[in-house]
Amino acid sequence: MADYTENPIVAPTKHSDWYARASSALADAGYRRGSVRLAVLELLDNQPCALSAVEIEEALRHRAPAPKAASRASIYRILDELEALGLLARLEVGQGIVRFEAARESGHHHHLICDHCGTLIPFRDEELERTIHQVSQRVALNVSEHEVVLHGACSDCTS
Amino acid sequence: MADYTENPIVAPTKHSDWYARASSALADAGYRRGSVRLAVLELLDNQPCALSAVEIEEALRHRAPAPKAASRASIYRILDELEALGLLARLEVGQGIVRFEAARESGHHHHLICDHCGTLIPFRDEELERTIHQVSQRVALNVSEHEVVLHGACSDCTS
DNA sequence: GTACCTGCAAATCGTTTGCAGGAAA
DNA sequence: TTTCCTGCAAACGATTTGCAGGTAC
Repeated sequence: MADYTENPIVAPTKHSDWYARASSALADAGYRRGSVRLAVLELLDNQPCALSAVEIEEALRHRAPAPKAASRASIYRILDELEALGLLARLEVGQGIVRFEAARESGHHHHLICDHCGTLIPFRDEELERTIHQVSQRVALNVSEHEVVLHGACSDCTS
Repeated sequence: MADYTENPIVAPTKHSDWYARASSALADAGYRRGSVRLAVLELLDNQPCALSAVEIEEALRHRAPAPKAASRASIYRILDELEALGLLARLEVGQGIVRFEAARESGHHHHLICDHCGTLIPFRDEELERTIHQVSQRVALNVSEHEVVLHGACSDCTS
């Protein structure tokens, strides 16, 4: 029978390449392994799409196995750090709400947003990437990132 | 010698199709020709790219020939109306600032944003439009609008 | 004259910051 | 022990809203 008493809080979780990369980038930058920082990393590592600071706060509050609350101020600070290190992609869509998601090389995608209910859906398309890459080379900007958002009505809101 | 005394405020200005379309759409919706509404219409009709509410307020304050100030509250209300009528395209990029620009069929474009100085530059590309149109037909959303933003460093900030 | 339009000021809401105690190294 | 991390509360800035007087029609 397994003995969980040594670390009753942290469930055995599988981490991705992104989590590993983020951890070492944070360590290299001199950051410590604080509780909120680890929780945010863990959470973002397991999301299919972008979350706002408020959504992250709520997710952490209701998280199993132990409800670990984190102050919103800490969450904002940590999101800023992660973005500055290039570990997060920022997404602004909707009413001035900023959302973040893990920036993965192998998980690059864009977004569909339902203008009625606000649902955010990720999608990817190779041809779109190729086209954007070509376009990026002939514009008056040294392009480092790009972002595509398709607005419309999702299936729930269409019916 | 021309007599300007009858209407000393309004300079003789050339209006676009968009202005005409917006005017009649507003009239059809039952809106009156209030001073701020007309000023915002006039201003947006002559912009190369998107403006925020604050930028609009300042532009109206410093506008020739007569400095006509408009309260920010009115500007926000009017921008909401125009957006609801589909006359404006909304653009969110940067620190939670929302910008608007006239939605013209024949002036559809996307944006380059310098992440250092915040400069916004419009661009257009036919192949990109074709690709997005194709992609729009195979995603799980009834797509009505789309938006592409390329992030990077402009020539001023690169040097 | 009526109903809409506008400006003002207060209220909201997302986000940022200052500060003091608690935790990682 | 030293320095960073966190929570709390106040500060901030963009946007929204309630209300009273002014204006289009």
